[in-house]
Amino acid sequence: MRQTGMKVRANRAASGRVRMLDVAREAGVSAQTVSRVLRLPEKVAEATRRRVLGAIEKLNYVPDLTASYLASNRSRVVALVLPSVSMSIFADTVAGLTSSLDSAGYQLLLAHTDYSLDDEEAAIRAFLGRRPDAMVLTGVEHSARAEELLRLSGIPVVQTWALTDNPIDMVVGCDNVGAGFAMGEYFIERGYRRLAFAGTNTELRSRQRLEGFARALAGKVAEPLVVGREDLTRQMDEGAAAVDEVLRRQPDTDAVFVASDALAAGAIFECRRRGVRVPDDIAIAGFGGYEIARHITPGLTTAEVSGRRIGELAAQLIVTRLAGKALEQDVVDVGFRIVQRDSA
Amino acid sequence: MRQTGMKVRANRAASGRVRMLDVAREAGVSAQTVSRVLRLPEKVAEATRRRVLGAIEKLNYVPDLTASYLASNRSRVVALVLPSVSMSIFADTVAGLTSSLDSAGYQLLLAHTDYSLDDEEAAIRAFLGRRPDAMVLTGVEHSARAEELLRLSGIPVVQTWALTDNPIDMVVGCDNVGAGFAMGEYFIERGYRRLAFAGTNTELRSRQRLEGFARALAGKVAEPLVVGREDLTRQMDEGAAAVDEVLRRQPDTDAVFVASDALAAGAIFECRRRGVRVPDDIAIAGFGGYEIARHITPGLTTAEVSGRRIGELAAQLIVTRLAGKALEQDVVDVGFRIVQRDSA
DNA sequence: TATGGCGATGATAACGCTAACATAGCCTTT
DNA sequence: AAAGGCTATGTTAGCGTTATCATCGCCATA
Repeated sequence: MRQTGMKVRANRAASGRVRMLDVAREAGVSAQTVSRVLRLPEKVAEATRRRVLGAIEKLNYVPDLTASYLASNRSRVVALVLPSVSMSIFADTVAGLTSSLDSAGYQLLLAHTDYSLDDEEAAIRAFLGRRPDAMVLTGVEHSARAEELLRLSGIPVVQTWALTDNPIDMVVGCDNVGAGFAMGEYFIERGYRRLAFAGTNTELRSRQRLEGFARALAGKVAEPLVVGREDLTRQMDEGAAAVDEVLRRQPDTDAVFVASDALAAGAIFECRRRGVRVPDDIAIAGFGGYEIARHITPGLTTAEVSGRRIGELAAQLIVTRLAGKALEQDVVDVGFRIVQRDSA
Repeated sequence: MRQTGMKVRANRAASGRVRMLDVAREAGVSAQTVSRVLRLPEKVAEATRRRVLGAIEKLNYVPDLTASYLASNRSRVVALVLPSVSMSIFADTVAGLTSSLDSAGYQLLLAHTDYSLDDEEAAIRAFLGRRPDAMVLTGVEHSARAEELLRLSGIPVVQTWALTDNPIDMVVGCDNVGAGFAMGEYFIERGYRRLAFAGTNTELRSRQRLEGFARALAGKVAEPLVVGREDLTRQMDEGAAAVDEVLRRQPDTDAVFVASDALAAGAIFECRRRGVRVPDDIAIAGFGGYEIARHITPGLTTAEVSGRRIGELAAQLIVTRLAGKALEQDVVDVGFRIVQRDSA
């Protein structure tokens, strides 16, 4: 049945793109059969399927998933909102999400917020307009409006990297207050007495780590000096600036808990530039478990959290939920681990 | 009797979601007027507009951009394909793209490929199914199939971070061969004689830097030892492994050009662990101009490229093109700059 | 042989939106 | 006062896909 060279009578749509109908004509079947070949291939006879796949190949047909969503009400997209695309720790989460979602046939779309709640709301709104089947957020702090939109949207939502008593839907994270507390205890145990905390004002997770940290110190040593940064586009610069501020405002500080490993690395680099010895003159600990924590000299003591595991678990919750199955639990604490190295 | 004749004129569609029609009824106008309020607000009378906006607010209406695309053939999405979401250098490109596209009303969607051409093709295919108005790629090397799909799609395509004689459409990048050459000349000028190159096998851009590097050395010093890594998920680990391999295979190496700053940082850290002095025992230079190059000790000599500018220019080309205007040039070389620090 | 079931395929009507045209007032202009 | 041209809004017909139901053979069973 070769009709090579014979042009199909009708033409492409106004858009000029190849549609399902074009493929159907090429293969001599109805559009519905083409659709089935794509979604339920086992429902189509072997010979027909081969003919259709040949036509798809020949015409370079790329199905319009936009129209597919409209008809089926399923977009096969999971949206992920990140504060920043550069942090290696989120990269692990993305990797974990991707690997699990890919195999379930979902595509992951990313947006970033530059650590701004307003930008986050805008990103969420824009995403919702694309009708994702599920959404993954970073953190548990969002604008009231954003939360409302998400609840109304009815799609599964996973908040990550923190825990909360009042989740929008599902949560996969770690206990930031607990990690701060553990680090505070660690410092005190090691004999540090004049402490400081360097974090970011804009992130709830950072403030939670401070809360736990301060609680661990309460009644045992003086309250920690708190230094907060705003801009997170250049994390190492911010870490350097933070340590500068600490040394200026409280020169006898003997240990600093820095709210992220990237900032902490910047702090260590700044100490080296100034000839301040770590940990002899000042001890530094971080949070996250980034790659650099293992590589920098001195090795960075840190509260390690598995970003990859967060991504994997989030994907698992979403896939289960979208498959209509019940969840064993919709709040998962992945835990943390104080990894001791030489910096504190 | 079937249940079709129900007289309840439902406020919501079967999907349960608020549609434009619901907003229109609430505001006492037609759907078209709601659509106009959203896209061409100046075409609607002040009072009407306010009423419609009130209804949108009240009903928490989120327009379905999927349906909007289907009707208008414009998705207002620009798709960006990155090798990895963790590299800070790409973060700059993303930031540059976002800021320019946001103001033009485009949303940026990201996918990542883990440095695999097959994964890239899959990502491109998935993206094309979502009908983006334009696509931005990293690098100029793609599967033949991916290139064909992109050409057929008819949308503007920008390849970034490299140059090529045979672009798919538009290009914003730097001369990787030239940067390698410049670094080779720099090493020779500084008196280094026993050279090595550490890069990634999978990236054309890395191989291009090697090409220029080797060309600069040709006839002046011995051919460089070449060490190639495959896996790029842990860049600093890879950089450490690379310097290990260099020292093992060519112990008298006096300088290494490393194809990216993240790898180079890993190499410097590894040298420190081994007690190998940089640059006295071995000089190290990188590529990119990442934040860490300024912070690490010794400071990393590197071929700096403005990732942000690449993003900004790519956005500008896209916006111009989508506005139907002519382009002055569709290949832009953003250049590079050898920044000398202490490592080489 | 009649019956029913099953596998493969097709026809039709949405899905939620916007382009293109239509209409209805009202204001100029001559 | 008629014609024309505004401005503001409404009506209609798709966009490309899939859900749903219908249809058509074919075969096993009674």
